[in-house]
Amino acid sequence: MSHHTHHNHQDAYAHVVSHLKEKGIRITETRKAVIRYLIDSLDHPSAEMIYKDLRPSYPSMSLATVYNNLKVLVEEGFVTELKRNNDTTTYYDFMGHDHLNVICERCGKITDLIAENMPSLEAQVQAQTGYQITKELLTIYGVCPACQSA
Amino acid sequence: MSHHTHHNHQDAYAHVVSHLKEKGIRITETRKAVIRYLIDSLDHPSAEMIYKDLRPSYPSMSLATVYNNLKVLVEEGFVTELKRNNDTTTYYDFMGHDHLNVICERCGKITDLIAENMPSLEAQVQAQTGYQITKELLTIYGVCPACQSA
DNA sequence: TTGCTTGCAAAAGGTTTGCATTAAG
DNA sequence: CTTAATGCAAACCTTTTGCAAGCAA
Repeated sequence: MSHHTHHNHQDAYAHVVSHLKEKGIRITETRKAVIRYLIDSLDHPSAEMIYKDLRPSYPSMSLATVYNNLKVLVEEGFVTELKRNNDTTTYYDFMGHDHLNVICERCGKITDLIAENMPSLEAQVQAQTGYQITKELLTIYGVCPACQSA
Repeated sequence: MSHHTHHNHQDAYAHVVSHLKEKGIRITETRKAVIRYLIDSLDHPSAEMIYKDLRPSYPSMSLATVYNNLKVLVEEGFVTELKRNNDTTTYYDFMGHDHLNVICERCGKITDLIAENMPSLEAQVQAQTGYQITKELLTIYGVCPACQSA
């Protein structure tokens, strides 16, 4: 995935838009808003959260449109879906490259982590299963510092 | 999790049942059926699948009961939930110890894998984030051999 | 102008809940 | 006996769909 190394939000935004244009996907106001929202977001919003936050600025936007746009971004590889146990909601994460999520079992907070040396099992798995590997996602469950105190 | 090393299905079954009894959880016919089903299952069934498969033998059992039992088994640590992208269904996996799932992006097949040397990032993550780590789950996405041919 | 995208509302899953009934211990 | 577990149906929540209208290219 070559389109996942950007130094700042502006770069990332421009890159997404130009990629979409190349593919003949139209750049609408709501689409721009969703892209920007995801790029600027530090955590992992759900469709509902995005909808609620953007509604004041885009009163006519519908929830279905948020879902439509998320779908496009996922298909184009700019966004990854995250799911948590005991929760039917889907969360969205801009820049879907290999990375590491740490999830608090108590409060549900999801923290991204830069794995210094995230070991790749790609070769081993490919050999053992014959799968053509596209992405690795390591999810770690635990209890966050705040919940440990409480 | 000490209760996750069994040489065969019978051991595992006996262990689950005795653990539940100790906790004062009643051993009903439907509960037994669900436990057995999960232990014998080679893949990762959904509640619906379990319900459909058990229905012939337990015609009066309801889907809600399957969910009830799955909830208990998850809470007691005998079963892990799995979720896939583009799919709102929850899948259940007996013996929720650290392991490795390989998911085919085309057909959705989920394969378990024994990682010879699944590297643990526990220490590193604990140091970086202060989280108390309870479980690691490595999910690998790819295309299975069958779908590669097609 | 063309047809992708939107907004709306209804429908479709999957899961949970409330409650009377049953049965495990 | 006691009360957890069951079965049923309705409710719930998230996500998807169908379609007429709007708008980007």
